Amino acid sequence: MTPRNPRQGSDRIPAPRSRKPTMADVAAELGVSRALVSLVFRDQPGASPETRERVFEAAARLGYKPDMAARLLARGRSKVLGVLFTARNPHHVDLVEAIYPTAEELGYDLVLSAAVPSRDEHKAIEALVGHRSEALLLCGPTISEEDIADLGARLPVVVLGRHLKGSAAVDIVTSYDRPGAREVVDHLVGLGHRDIAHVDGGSRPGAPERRRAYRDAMRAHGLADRIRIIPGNHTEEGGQDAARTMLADDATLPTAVFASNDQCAIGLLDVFTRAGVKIPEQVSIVGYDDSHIAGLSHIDLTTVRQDVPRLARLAVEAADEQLRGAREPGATLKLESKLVVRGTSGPPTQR
Amino acid sequence: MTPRNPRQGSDRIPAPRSRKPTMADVAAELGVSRALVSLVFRDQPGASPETRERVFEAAARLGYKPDMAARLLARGRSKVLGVLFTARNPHHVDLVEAIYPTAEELGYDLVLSAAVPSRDEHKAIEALVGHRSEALLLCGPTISEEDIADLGARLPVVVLGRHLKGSAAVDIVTSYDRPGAREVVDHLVGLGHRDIAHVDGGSRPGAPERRRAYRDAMRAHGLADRIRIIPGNHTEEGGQDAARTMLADDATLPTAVFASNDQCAIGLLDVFTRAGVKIPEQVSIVGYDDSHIAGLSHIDLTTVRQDVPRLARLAVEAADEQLRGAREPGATLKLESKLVVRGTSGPPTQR
DNA sequence: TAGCTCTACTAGAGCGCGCTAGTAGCGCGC
DNA sequence: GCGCGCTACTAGCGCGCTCTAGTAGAGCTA
Repeated sequence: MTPRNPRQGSDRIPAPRSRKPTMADVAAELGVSRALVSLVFRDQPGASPETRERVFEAAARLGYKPDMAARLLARGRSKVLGVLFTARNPHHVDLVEAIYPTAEELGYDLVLSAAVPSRDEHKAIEALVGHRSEALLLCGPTISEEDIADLGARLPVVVLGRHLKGSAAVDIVTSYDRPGAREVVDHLVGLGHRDIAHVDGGSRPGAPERRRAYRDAMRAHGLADRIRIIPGNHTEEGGQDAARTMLADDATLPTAVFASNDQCAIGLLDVFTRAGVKIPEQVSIVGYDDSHIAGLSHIDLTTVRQDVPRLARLAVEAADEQLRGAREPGATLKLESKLVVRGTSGPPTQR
Repeated sequence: MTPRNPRQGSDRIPAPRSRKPTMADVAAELGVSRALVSLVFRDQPGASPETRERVFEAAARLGYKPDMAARLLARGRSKVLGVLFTARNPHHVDLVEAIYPTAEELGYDLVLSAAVPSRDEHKAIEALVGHRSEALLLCGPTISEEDIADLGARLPVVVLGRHLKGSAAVDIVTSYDRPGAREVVDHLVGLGHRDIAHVDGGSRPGAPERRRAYRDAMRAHGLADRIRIIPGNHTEEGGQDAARTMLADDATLPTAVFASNDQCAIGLLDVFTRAGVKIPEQVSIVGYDDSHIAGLSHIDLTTVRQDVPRLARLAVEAADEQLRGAREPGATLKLESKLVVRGTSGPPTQR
């Protein structure tokens, strides 16, 4: 068993298309030191304007791009924020979009990692940590609270859109669920509904709070006996299943359904519409999140809008504060959310 | 002006919560060399099973996680693929989901970078390159062909869902547009439609080909004089604008509209539905991509399905082949796509 | 016993960069 | 003349890891 050529590990790049230029190449090109080139690229004082010009020019000519991995390694800080999100969740996508501007403003680079069916959140988070994220922004994480606490003990963590019971050393940025849910029930009751069901999101982020808020709001309207909670999930499938359950149920359909998030609401819409149930004439449907698909498409979903740009900004700022040591982790920031009335809610018809 | 402690540059992490353990810590813990720990973590031969066990145990105890940045730097190859996608585009999100499994299978790590309104593709791509992506997978890139060619000259690039005129040194993985578009027109003509308009995607990836394919299919059916192309875009807004244009137009509405992608189709649905136009009774609408929202929600859009899992697999494999030097870049791989008939297409009603 | 091979390990260079501590050169005041 | 502060630079260590070249020791043969 003689290896053909032990020199060439199989993991080497075979034919680098003209090796990536490094800082040393740029320095050599100009006959200056690497440190000077470094200064210029970090926009630090200590180089004359003319020199800066020459460095940039030479760098462009050689096609030099700073190497993040090396930069991260050499710097104490990486200035990288890791963002975990669920690819399928349009609300998460909205958050990711909104996180970029603030991150850039505060000088952070972003590394995204998607939780997808074939790749759970633990793996996605490990990838983020491995890529030297200084802090983690977790969009609606579904991992256990202990896991979150463990993470928080290792590095600054900001959780978006989920409450935590315990006192994990992490920041929480989310919306008040109570006023939003209250507004939903007020709105529906105002339209004349009394049979208002809630399709919940199980233990998904935000779901327990919304469920509780629904219950409270129903009670506040003297509708405690009409409280009806159908188990669901924060996915289209969850909504579809719940709709099928309701349709199969012997009891009459509620006149309105408040879903725990938009995707769930869309699943409800899907099955109800296919079954010939008129929305909102026979059943009003209200979602939660106001993700971009709720408003843009002909879905036209009545829903609760969370202030995504501010959530994103606060989350990035919270991470930054933790990193700067400006305060201890453990803060909880809550924003107002508000009802957005669209086409899937209306007065109930008599039956 | 005496600096309090010149050691602590302002960009240092102020209070690392118990500094991240390194390989050296694990080695010291066991009284072995770093190299041995490295061996074990890379799953290379040269360590006894007992030692491996001890190393893993010590690592777990200390909470050691390998540092990607350092690993990337030290390795010739990074085994990282950079993926560019547009956050808003559900088809891209589908692709990203599908890319993960194959990447993992071939031993690649993924770094995602989203093009969002506040952050154009150039920036997103620079971030990927900076993070040491060995190769780039570009989902429907909108940057110029020269830019793509330049990129391709620097590192292996695979373009998904876009054709290129020139002979850039990049691989292309996409679907045949002609059969898909042809099927759409066949389907609509088969239902009795003759006034079939096309809302195009301008110069967006795939759009010119779909436009041409629409024209050809119309001609093939002897409907050359009914060809009608409304300028659009691959966004909901593009579809909305096109729908408004059609509604404002003096001419009668077409009985069917073939949109250049699903988002555009959803924009059409949106405006038409709001305007009281019945879908599909008055206007049939067909999209393109079969992104997950087309099927799952009550959008129920007739569309052209691209084989996303295979597109993703081929793209990753193409990148891998380029990296291994198995072949020269420049391959074009095309997959079949096929019509998926759903609820937004039906026979035209007499007027 | 020397000489071989094999396993299990170690030493040490170097990946591309950041950063601290320096230096050389210059104008300035006294 | 000297020290001083300033600008514009350079030397060189170290970030955490991978990888090549090597070694120590065990087990075998002749």
